[in-house]
Amino acid sequence: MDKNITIKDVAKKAGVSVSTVSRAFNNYSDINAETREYILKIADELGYKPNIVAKSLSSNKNFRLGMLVEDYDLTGMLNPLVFQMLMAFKNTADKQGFETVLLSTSSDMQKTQNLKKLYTEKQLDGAFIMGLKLTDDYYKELSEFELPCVLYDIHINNPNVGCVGVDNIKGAFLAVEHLIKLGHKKIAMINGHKDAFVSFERLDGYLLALNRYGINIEQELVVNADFTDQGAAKTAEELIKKHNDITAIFCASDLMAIGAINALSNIGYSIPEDISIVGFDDLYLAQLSNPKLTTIKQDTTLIGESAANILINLISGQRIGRVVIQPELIVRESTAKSSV
Amino acid sequence: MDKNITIKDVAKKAGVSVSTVSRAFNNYSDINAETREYILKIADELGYKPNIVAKSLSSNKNFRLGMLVEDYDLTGMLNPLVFQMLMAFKNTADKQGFETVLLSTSSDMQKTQNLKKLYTEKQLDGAFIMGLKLTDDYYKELSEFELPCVLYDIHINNPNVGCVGVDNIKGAFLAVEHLIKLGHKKIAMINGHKDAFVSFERLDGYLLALNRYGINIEQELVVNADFTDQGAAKTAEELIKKHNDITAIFCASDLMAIGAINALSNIGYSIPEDISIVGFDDLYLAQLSNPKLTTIKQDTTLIGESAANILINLISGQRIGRVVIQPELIVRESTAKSSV
DNA sequence: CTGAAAGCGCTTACAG
DNA sequence: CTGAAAGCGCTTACAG
Repeated sequence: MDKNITIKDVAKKAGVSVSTVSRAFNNYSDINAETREYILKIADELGYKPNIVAKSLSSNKNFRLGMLVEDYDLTGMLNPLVFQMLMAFKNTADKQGFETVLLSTSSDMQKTQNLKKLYTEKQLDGAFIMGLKLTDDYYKELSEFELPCVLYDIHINNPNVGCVGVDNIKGAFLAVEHLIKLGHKKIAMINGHKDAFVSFERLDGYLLALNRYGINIEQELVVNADFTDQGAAKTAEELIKKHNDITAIFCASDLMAIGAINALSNIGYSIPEDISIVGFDDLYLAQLSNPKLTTIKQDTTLIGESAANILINLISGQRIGRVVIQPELIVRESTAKSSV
Repeated sequence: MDKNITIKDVAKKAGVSVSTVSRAFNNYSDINAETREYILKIADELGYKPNIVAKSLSSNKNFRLGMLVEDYDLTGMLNPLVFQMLMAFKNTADKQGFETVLLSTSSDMQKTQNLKKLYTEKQLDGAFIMGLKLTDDYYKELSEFELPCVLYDIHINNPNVGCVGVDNIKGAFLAVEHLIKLGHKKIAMINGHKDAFVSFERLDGYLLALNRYGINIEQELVVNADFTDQGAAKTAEELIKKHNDITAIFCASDLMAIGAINALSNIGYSIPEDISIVGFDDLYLAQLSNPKLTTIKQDTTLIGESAANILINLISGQRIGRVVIQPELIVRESTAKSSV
């Protein structure tokens, strides 16, 4: 540890007071430009770095952001998405002088139960919340929440909370439109579960596309499979057996799409010759499946960055509301022209 | 924020001095047991939580651990592994009163260049380092490093640094032994790259198994594929074309195994009928491939927990050295009896 | 535009 | 076993 260089050392060497050094470092306006330059130069020579701990204690700001992650089913394949968002969030928060701490629903939320407590206990200025479900206890808390926070993939009627996420309706629309343009008319959808906001939106996109292109909507062609590969496998098989004229399936996640592909292959269907399949997310997994998966891409880096920016703005009092990231259709090998 | 409850409030209400409250909370021995109980009770009633920021400032300890993650290729499928370790690490550190901060090589290390600086800048008591390569600049620094740290999957000749990781030699041995017991004699290996410590170890395991069972070692059957699916795809194809009597391939990662399976399927080989394939890691991906992948499991939760424990021990002055996690063979569908 | 001083919420020798 | 006081490295009114 060598003995740390503090603001005092800088002040002494620069021949100014501690207050002035502080002002120089915090970019205050009421300081002589030359003095500022000089102080910064001295500080640099000394290798001085402000102590963020002291800073938060004295300023009563924390410069600290939480990233709250749902970790009940860590084995799930959502991981890569979340992880990428996390890193992007962290890196952009960093640049703006904010620390980030990783928080998990299983450990941190369970202890504190409510968000407000979590903020004070972890000394958070704000939080990025991923994987919130409509059934979570603290979902209600959010509608009247007054502390800065940003939600991923869910929006809520409260101007204090920001939201980021891909445009799920549009994403689903693109997926289904792609199938329609390939000539498919009997298109099923394997959706997630009702506790996820995105399920509703992706369903809307599906319905919208069918509607737009004048295709009849059949309720029985839409089924839920809980966002799991195994659920989707079972569901896909049942679906095809009941409706043997289905030529395409839109799945609300890549994971489910893979499950469907595997299940259908195993009972003798060729993908995409017999049945076209589209996923959602564009996990790396999509490129590993055989055939490679046509899917809708979420730009996780952009999502993470936006989340950090919204949050920091919120903290400094500027509201931004909802940021919608554009999805992108990635055509690979799991979709083909309808043969009927 | 309501006005926070501080140590002062507790002291006043309990009718003792601030010092005494501090002692009660830090489990010091020189305090009357009853006083301690009483103080804790009062504190609880008040809902008092020690302010960790103030604590670190005054005690000159940080109670803060870094988790340094390699994020140059975030798209890679290693993510799930790392993420799981992260969460496990964080949760166990939490329980022992340590904060964790996420650090990345691309952003944090690049700025500071060396580890020591990273520690002082981020006010770390210790760090868990994942994804270190033999070619990294700070690899050298580690051999004489004096601050507490724990490395994942790499060991170094310095009693100050701890190491956790699966027993790679044994893991590889189990994989190859499994193939041998199925009757395979011509077994190739697709390894990672030379900058990874694990590549050497897994190779050793492979050689050891062949040796143990009296199988001839042929240098040309071992090739590197950079831990990528595409590298492995290319490599597998070349391998098979040059040596058409190969009946099994051991891949040093699941990702490469999937690449190999896809490539070989596409040129007409059946897995496992023609060629058996074993991976390493047991990513969730292994259950999604078709056929499902036989592989070696790394217990990521245990690794993360151990890392946290070793690190905290190191910080309090107790060395533990190297912790080796037992790997496990998971037999699924990608391996079968040799047909020759 | 700059400085002196109080204060943020704790810990820790030092006395007693 | 307990208290009074100094100090950790900053920020921020308050004067000037």
